[in-house]
Amino acid sequence: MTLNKNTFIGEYSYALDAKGRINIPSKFRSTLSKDNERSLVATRGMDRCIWVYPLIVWQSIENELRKLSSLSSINRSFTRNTVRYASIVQLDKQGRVAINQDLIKFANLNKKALIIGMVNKIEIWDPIYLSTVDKKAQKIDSSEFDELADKIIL
Amino acid sequence: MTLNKNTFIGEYSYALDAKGRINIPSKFRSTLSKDNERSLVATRGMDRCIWVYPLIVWQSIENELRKLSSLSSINRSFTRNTVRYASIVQLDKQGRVAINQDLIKFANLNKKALIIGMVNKIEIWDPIYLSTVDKKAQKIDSSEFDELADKIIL
DNA sequence: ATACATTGTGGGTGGTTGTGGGTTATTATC
DNA sequence: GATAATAACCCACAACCACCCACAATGTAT
Repeated sequence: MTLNKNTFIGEYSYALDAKGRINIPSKFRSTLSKDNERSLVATRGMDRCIWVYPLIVWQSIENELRKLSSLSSINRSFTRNTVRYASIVQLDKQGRVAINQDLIKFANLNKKALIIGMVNKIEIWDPIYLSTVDKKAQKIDSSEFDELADKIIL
Repeated sequence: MTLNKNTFIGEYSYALDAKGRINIPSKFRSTLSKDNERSLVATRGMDRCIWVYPLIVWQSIENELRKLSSLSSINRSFTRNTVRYASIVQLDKQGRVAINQDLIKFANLNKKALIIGMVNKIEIWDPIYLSTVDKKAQKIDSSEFDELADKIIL
């Protein structure tokens, strides 16, 4: 398999165990570049899901945030909101990561979770919740997709 | 865990004990570079919270302040306000720091406090007060957030 | 088909971490 | 200088988490 480094595509269904651990698909693990040192950053997504970044991708976000001056109150609350729920998670020997309780609640996770590759990051969803989001999205999106067609050539 | 040195992310809830001591999250401690010599600088934040800097980061702020000419009255009052409430705090053997009475009052701290990583510094908040600030911020900031989110690709 | 490697899932254990309190040193007050 | 108040230091312990091992299921090669 040859894919760009730190790039994720596809969907996988995994179990969330009693300790809040979830497996990272082995295909995702093998695209992670070595300088991530088996580390990922998990945080709240814009939707009710968890976003997981490779460490070095996250660090580039951090570096952007560093440039924002704390004299501006908008900068302060933006930084706080982006960083607040983020935490580093380490892949264990079996390739799993432990998701903390706050994120599990936020994404409404139960026994089963969907892991979705989003190119530069990974999303973790509750399968039932995602299917309701999908239905809503189907109605709304088709017209707005037309706008995007100008920007992205498929 | 590998993170840039002196970099803090995530949110933690800790107890403020009878002696005014509060724990610094172990993940924060481990990112502190050695040249801080177990010292931090605590001061009033721009919001009603406490800002805590690693010593060497604070020293670089001091150096910036040195460059401001005291001929300008704005410079004088800015310098005065940033420095005036600052004090060095030492980590004890268990990794706690003692917060002085003025700062505890300023941030309205009671039994419980939230510690939030803000990339280059640490914030200490009263949980109840922060939640009210959050609600206000949600209403006001959303449009400006979108602008920032355009520049910083999450 | 069989042997072997990889992957996903569960659980036990020991060191780390958060928190309270007690004791000694240091500073402040009269 | 005596006493009180404050701060620094040390110890103790319960809860938690990182690490390790085990094993079944699946995929791959011979």
